Amino acid sequence: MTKAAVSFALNGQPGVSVATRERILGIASELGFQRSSAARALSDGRAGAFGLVIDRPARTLSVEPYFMQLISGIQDELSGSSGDAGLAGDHTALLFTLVQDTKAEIELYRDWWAQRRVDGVFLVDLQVRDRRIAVVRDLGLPAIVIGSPQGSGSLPTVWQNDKAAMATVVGYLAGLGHRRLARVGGIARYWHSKLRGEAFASVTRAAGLRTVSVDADYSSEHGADATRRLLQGTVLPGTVVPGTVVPGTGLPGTGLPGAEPPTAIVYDNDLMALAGLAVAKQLGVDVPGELSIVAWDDSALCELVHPPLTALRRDIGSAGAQAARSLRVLAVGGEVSDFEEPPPVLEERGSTGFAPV
Amino acid sequence: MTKAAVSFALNGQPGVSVATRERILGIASELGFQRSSAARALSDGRAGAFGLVIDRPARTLSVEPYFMQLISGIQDELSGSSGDAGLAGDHTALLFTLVQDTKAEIELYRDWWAQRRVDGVFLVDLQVRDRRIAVVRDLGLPAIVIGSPQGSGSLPTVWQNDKAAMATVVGYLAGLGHRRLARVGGIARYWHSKLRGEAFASVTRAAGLRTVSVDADYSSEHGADATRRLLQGTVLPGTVVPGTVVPGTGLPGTGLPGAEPPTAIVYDNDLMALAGLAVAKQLGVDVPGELSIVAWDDSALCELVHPPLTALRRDIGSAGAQAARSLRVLAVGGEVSDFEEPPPVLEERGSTGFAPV
DNA sequence: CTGAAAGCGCTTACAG
DNA sequence: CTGAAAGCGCTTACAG
Repeated sequence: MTKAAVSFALNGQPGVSVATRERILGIASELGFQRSSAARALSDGRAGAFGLVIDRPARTLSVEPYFMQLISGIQDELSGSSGDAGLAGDHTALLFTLVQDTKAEIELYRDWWAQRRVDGVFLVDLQVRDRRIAVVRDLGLPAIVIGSPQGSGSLPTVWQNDKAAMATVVGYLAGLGHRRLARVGGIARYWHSKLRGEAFASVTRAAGLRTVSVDADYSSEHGADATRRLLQGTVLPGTVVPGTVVPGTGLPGTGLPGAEPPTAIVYDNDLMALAGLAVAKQLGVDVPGELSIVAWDDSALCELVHPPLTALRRDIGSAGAQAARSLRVLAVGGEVSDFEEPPPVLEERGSTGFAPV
Repeated sequence: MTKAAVSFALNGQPGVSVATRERILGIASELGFQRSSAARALSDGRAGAFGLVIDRPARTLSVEPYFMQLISGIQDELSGSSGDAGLAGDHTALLFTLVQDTKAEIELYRDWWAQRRVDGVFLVDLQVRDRRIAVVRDLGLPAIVIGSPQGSGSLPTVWQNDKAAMATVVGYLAGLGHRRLARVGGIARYWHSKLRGEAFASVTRAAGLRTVSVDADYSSEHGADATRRLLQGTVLPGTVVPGTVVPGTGLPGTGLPGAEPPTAIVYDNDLMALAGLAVAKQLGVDVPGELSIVAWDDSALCELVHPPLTALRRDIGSAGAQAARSLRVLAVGGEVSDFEEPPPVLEERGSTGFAPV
């Protein structure tokens, strides 16, 4: 019984008799033996860890439920299916880091890969002309893009069909008689925000609705500010609002006359929707009597206000788990194709109703 | 110029001439050379990583701003001060994991330490009779406790003075004329919640106030439920409320007669305070006219409702950074003493006012 | 200050 | 199926 036999047994590889293997595993678990991850990594060249970097300011990040849900889903997959190994507790770890800007994020990927600290990374908040794509490709660092079907170059993606979801939302509102819709979008340079903006424009145009769309930064301040301007009719098509900008979706909006505020607003996250609701109340605008509100992404936050917010619920955790599965395959040199998650579901609550007459 | 010289130069150790060192560093940075973390770890026995495990359900965790703020603070320290090294990008990594229960958490510590995946861990949400303490001690795994001055055994702690903070809050409310106070606490088995409960009891008793205190689980549901019962006078001392329990603080409460609801409620997190505000509105209880509300822990959430919530602001990020500094020292065998963070500050907003006459 | 060498604890071809 | 050996890429005493 040599080191080699032990190694084979522990890794579930052929080359040891069943009896020997059993004995080894028995002794190992009795002694609580665990292989040194460092020695293992050095010898087989794998780190046993994936990386996740988020580049958002701590202030808005801390009140954004999305990422914890995502991490939770990733974790389920990483620690759940120990799979073939003969030894338990041999899970893939997650290196998690917050950074201040793309430059720091890219530097981190370089470092991690050069030091072989990770076997792959998850890329979130994909941006239009995202510098990370080329860096990751050039490094040969395995990477999965989460949340955007476009702009990922040759990188595999786990994404949700925002266009279909937008059609659902707009169809729902149109069915309630709404003819003037507004959208408070997320950060314009993010692909997911841009795609939703384009979907909003095309879907509403097809339905012959009048719309306006402003971009914000997911903070409650921006959500409140945008709502105030929308309701007071100071947002005109083409107008640049301090703190918000009219997005360059490439598709022409039909625009709302300043005198006619929207009767429904779709927000790109729940925090802004909450802030929007607060502003509506402040201005004496009844929700849902005079204004319907839809939040994109459901969380416990949506249910703690009155009226509770109608929201689009995505299964973020399952997207994270899927991304982890894909990255596992990619990290050992396998092929992975894009994965489309099931479409989001509209959770109807009290913040939406028939359009005012 | 041998491997040894390179190693010395890269580590900023003596044993190389200045000229050689410069040349080596120059070449290294030119080539983008980075040491293999695995080889390094194997040879010097250090992992170059710390671990953080959170054992809370994903649903409430995702809307709890505390942890992202904490991680952000930890991160600032871990990636910020590269310190003595000659080579950049040689930061301590953070392994971050969510688990379902204490058993899984403990198993993770055993695995991490046996595999030498981490050099130390941060312990959060310390519980009364916390099993992790003995495990970590027996393993010899360096660990810093964050958030509780008690129950940590021999482990160093980074903590905030909740008792002083509670005195501030109660004094503030008493100064506004409030005589009947309630507290909606956190999970009773957490030390930080227990200590606040005891502080609430002793401070209010000293001030001759009548009080009642119920425990909840930080979710908006519990926050709403507790508030409803408090306002409707169905919470009596000693009563066990479904979803909430009267805490065993060891200190006798003076209790509120069922007919007299509290005029002020202190909540153990901002989410429950928000839910409490919503319930008050629903019941037609004016805030702050008839009821004052204080949230323990400030975040963007407190400012997106009307009236905005008066809240106790702790510098969570700085506590995280301090914990990381301490763990750094501990991980290399140094001595670390407990660290008391500056006291929290009461952020006065619209949800508090004079007691009703 | 510099060079040659052992060792960290694994994995994996390579002979028996 | 089993055993002896090389090698992963560093760090660190140990001689020169």
